[in-house]
Amino acid sequence: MPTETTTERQYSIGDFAKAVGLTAPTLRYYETEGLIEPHRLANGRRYYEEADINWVKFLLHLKGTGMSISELKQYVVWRAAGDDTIPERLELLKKVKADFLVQFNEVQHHLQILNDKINWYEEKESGITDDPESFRAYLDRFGHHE
Amino acid sequence: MPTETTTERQYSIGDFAKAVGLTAPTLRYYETEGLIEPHRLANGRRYYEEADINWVKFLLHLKGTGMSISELKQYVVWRAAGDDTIPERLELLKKVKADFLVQFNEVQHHLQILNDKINWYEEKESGITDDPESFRAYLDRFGHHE
DNA sequence: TGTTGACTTAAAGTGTACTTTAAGTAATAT
DNA sequence: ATATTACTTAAAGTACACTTTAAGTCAACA
Repeated sequence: MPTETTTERQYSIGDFAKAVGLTAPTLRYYETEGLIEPHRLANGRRYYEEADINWVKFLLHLKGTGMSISELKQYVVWRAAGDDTIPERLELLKKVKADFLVQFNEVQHHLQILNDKINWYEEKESGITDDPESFRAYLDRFGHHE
Repeated sequence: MPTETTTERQYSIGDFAKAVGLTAPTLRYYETEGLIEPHRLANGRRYYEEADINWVKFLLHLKGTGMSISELKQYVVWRAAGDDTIPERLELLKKVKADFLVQFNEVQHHLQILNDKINWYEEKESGITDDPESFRAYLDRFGHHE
C-alpha cells in the first residue's frame, strides 16, 4: 500500500485573505508581527493551507476578546516553545478573560443608559414626556445609574 | 422674600477631571471637539458646574457603547439645535444601539472560544487530555465554533 | 516675596492597527 | 504579444483618541 498523501489545498495570499476575512496587506502585517508564518512557493510567493485558516480564525477570536497584537505575539512565541509554556499561556488567557469580563459588565451598563435615552426620546416624540412628572421620574432613574 | 440663589459649586478643570474620571488635557481636547463648553472666570480660567458632571458622564456612557468622538459631536450639535432634531438624535442612538448589539453578539462568541481554550489548557495541565479521545472531542467542539 | 502648583495656549508627539504607495516581478487572459 | 492582475518588498501614510511639550500666566502659601 502506498502512503496516501492527500495533497492539501494551497491558498494564495489573496484567496487566503478572502477565506479568513482579512486583506492581503493585513496578513503580511500579521506575518511581520510573528502571528503567522506561511510557506513559500519556489518563486517566492506565499501560500497557506487549510490548517492556517483555523489558526488565523482562532487568533481573531482571541483578538476579539481584547488581546492586542503584542499579546497575541507573546502567545504565539510561547506556543512555539512547546508544552513547557502552557502555564504561561493559560495565565495570559485567564488575564485576558478577567479583563474582558470587567469590560463586558461596563459595556452592559453603557447599553442600559443608551436604552434609557432612546426610550426617553421615544416617549418625548410621542408626547408623553411633556408632563414634568414623568420627566422627574426619568431624571430619578438616570440618577440611579450614577 | 429674597430670591434664593443657591450658588452652584464651581469646579476647576483639575477638580472636574477627578470628578468625571478624565484628565485635564482630555477635557480640553473634548472641548476643542465641541463636546463640552465650560464657563470662564474673569481671569480666563475654565470652571465647570454640577450639571456638567452628569453631562460628561452621559457622554462617556454613549462613548462606551461605541460612539466615536465625531458621532458624539454630531449628537451635541443636534442637541444644541433644539427639539426639532430629536428624530435625528433618536436615529443616531438607534443606529449606535444596533451596531452595539452586533458587536455584543460577536464578542460573546469570542469569549466562548476563549473559554474553550482555557478549559482545554486546564484539562491538559491536569493530564486529562493526553488521551486522543477527548482531544478529538475538543476538536469537534472547536469545529462547531466555525 | 519667592516658589510651588495649577492653570493657559498651540503644536507636536504617541500608540495601535492597520493601509497605502512605490517600484518591481510573475502569471494569466485575449 | 500584450495587457491585466496578483504577487513581492520596504517604507511612508492614516485614523482615532488622546498625551506631552513648551512657554507663559496666575494664585496661594511660608
